[in-house]
Amino acid sequence: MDTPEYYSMPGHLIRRMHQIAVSIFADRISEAGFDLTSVQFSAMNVVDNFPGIDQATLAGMIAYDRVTIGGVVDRLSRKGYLERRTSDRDRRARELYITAEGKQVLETILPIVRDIQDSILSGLDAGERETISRLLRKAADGANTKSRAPLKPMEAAIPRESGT
Amino acid sequence: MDTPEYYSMPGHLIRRMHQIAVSIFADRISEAGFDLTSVQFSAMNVVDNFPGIDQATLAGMIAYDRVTIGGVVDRLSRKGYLERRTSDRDRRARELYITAEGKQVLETILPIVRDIQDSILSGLDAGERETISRLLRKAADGANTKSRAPLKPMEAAIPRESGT
DNA sequence: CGGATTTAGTAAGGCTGCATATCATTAGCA
DNA sequence: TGCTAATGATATGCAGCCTTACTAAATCCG
Repeated sequence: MDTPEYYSMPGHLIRRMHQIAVSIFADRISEAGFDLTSVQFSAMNVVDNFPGIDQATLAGMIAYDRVTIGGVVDRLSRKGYLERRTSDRDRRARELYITAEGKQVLETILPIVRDIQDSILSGLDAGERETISRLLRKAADGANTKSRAPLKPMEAAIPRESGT
Repeated sequence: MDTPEYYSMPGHLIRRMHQIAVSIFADRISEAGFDLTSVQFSAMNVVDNFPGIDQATLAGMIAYDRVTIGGVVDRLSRKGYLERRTSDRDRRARELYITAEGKQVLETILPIVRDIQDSILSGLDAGERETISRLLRKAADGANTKSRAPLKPMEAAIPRESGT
């Protein structure tokens, strides 16, 4: 049909999907009685898996800006979900730990977050979901260095302890 | 391999792709000597195709929030790319028009924007790009009403004049 | 006609995301 | 050792994106 060109541009479609994903996340989490953004969830999730991680490494692992992560950690600390301690080995760094309350919130929320992933792709059938996930992964990996905050997955630095 | 679960979550992948897309757009446009965000480009593009459109309709056509569009239009006006006139038929509404300078910028930038779309998916081959575009479109349409600012494409309200 | 509702736009405020600059500390190297 | 470079974190400021609240104007409808 006569739909304008930009409705088919990947840039536009990706922006739309991001908008949709964030919105669905916010709705579901607030319905469940929690006050947590998707960004805050990701940060907590990583800290839970890598206790004692510093902010810069955390930022690299979920591809956030170093400045952004500061604000996120700040808000999570104020909510009592994360604890921030100055490192002994490197007095510039802040070691991050999840609190008991944070851990409990995270565990309650995790199954909801998993369920949200399907909702985001609710317009697609199972096979299509599989395909788009694979292609998104491939595209994101391929263009990783082109974003301002490239993903720097941790190779084997700190052993994971809790959760999975 | 042993990559953590969230690296495969659609929500995370979509956020990454959005980050990448915005970054590539900013780089290319600034290399070309312009100062325009992807959001500002979209708004200008629509106003060019629907001269006299009001802000609320514009917002619906590109799925922006009503508040957000106000700021975007503000900045575009200050740059001299858009003109904002109070409507005679509805004195609450602001009619938007692209200026001669804005039109020229838009036309210079359009081919670059088209080229950017391929860069965003540079990790994929031609067939995969086709597939992911189709699935993104389908997913975005399917979940449209789930975002805060659903897309409301114009059906046949204002006849398009300039541009494509 | 006239009051109630809806709508266009803006104001204020919070979170994400980035650039840039600065401070303190650590690491690198002659 | 001692100077320089690199790094972790923060401050500031701007853009996007959303919520809530408000004003002004149009529309609905009894």
